[in-house]
Amino acid sequence: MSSNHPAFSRASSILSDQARCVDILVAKGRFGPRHYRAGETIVVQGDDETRAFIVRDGWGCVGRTLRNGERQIIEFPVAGDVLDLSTAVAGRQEEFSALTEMTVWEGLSSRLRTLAESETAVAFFIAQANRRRRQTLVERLADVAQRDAAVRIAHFLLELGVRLSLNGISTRGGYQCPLTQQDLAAALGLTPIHANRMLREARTLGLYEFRRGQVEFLDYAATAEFADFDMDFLAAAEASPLSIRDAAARAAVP
Amino acid sequence: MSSNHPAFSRASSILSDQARCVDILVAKGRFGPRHYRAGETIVVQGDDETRAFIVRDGWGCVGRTLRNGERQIIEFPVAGDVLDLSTAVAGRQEEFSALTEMTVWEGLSSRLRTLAESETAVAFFIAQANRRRRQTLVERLADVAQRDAAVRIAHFLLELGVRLSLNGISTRGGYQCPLTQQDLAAALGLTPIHANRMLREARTLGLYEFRRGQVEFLDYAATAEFADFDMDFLAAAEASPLSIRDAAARAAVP
DNA sequence: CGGGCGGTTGAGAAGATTCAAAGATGGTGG
DNA sequence: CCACCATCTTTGAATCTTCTCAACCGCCCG
Repeated sequence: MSSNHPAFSRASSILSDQARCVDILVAKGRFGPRHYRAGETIVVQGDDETRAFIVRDGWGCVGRTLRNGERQIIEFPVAGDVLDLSTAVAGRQEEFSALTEMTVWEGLSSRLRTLAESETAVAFFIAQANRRRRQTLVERLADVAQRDAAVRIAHFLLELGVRLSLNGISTRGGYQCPLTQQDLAAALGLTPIHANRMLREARTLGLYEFRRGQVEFLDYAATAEFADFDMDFLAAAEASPLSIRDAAARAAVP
Repeated sequence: MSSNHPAFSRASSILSDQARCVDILVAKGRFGPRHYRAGETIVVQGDDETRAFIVRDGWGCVGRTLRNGERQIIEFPVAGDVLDLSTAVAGRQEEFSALTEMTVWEGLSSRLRTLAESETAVAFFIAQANRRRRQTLVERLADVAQRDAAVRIAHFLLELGVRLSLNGISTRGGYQCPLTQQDLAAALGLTPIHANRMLREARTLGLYEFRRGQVEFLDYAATAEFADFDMDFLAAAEASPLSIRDAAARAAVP
């Protein structure tokens, strides 16, 4: 498996789109940068929410606590992700917090939507972000519903790697990852204990290592094989001209 | 528990919104009605897709088959739901088929998006539909990740009831439901065998009965209790003026 | 009437959870 | 600088849930 698969060579096409979009939001939509400290709650579950956010850097966490007290993590927004919680019914049902130090561009979601109608760059960027967001959510559902714990975790970490690589902050060697084993477990519907055991198994098998703060792929190809990972994850979310190149690259590799 | 909870008395606010939206799409967007037979595939996984659909009646099924051959059902579109698979990365990753006889309004998703920019009724209807869609997906994730099989199935059937009640085709007594036990299992990440056992348990407990073609709640309140079901599911997706009434009704009931 | 599909049941095996406890690690205040 | 605390991680053993495999039933449709 070559190490320059499109998923790892296309870095930061997102970042330039984001820059263009943010310029417009700042200039015409009164968006502004804002910093949150690690652990800080940004949107409280149950509140009506009118803000929208674009992540500049850091890791967020969108979760939901069920009536029985269990907590389900829904997504981990990272750089390039757009969150419009008012659009997502989320204000009332979901909670948004900062996992690490985090800076976002923040503004009224009504303005975001208005600008999306007049500025194609904004509409395009948001649409792309929503596509990625939905695909990630669907992938999570498939993870939890169909794959056993060991595969599930490996798959999830590979997905994260691809998402981060879109921003150029991940390689096949690994990436910085602030998640704890408990976050991992809460996102994947496992007990922390079991997650821990599966991580040990992965280490033993020489697939990857997960430490607080760092994911390191010891053998990326073997991990992808083990997790039955589709290297085209999120590929279709990219601009279509690339999908031709993708197809060519894909045909050439095996 | 009163039988006229807002979720069951607000029927067909969706249908009138839909009618308004469809009028515009037909008049200005070249959308037209189209009929599909039960079992017919509408969008094939892997295809690029440029159409968008609004369900008039019947049940659809959006699924995805993983590389290992497992099949995950993602959602069951019913009347009032909007599917723009091109927006959802879905064309390439997801498959859309008709579960029952089904009629939809169909057209180019590019036109849908264009009209959404100029016609607020269209934008509003699509936004509402997407909200419901995301909440349903999040709920499914929580189902599969956090709730055990028996609760998961009960919760799912209650959700479905609320979604259908928005169209006035469900009551607290039950509703028509064309799903097989296998569909249920594929949507909820269970084996059909286990789903079957849990359905028997529900019957034994006097909660509800699930037969091919029909869901019947023997004791709606007890089922909701058993499933730890939040009666406000999808409530926030409705026009906000109602949420005041909702809160009042909620406060009055217990 | 025979085949296919959906539903039903049992028994054994695998996967994941619970409870209980102890070893790291990092930050804080004395 | 060290003791201490909180949080994260690791391990073991018993238990429970869910899956797998292997049947069998019943019904509808050709």
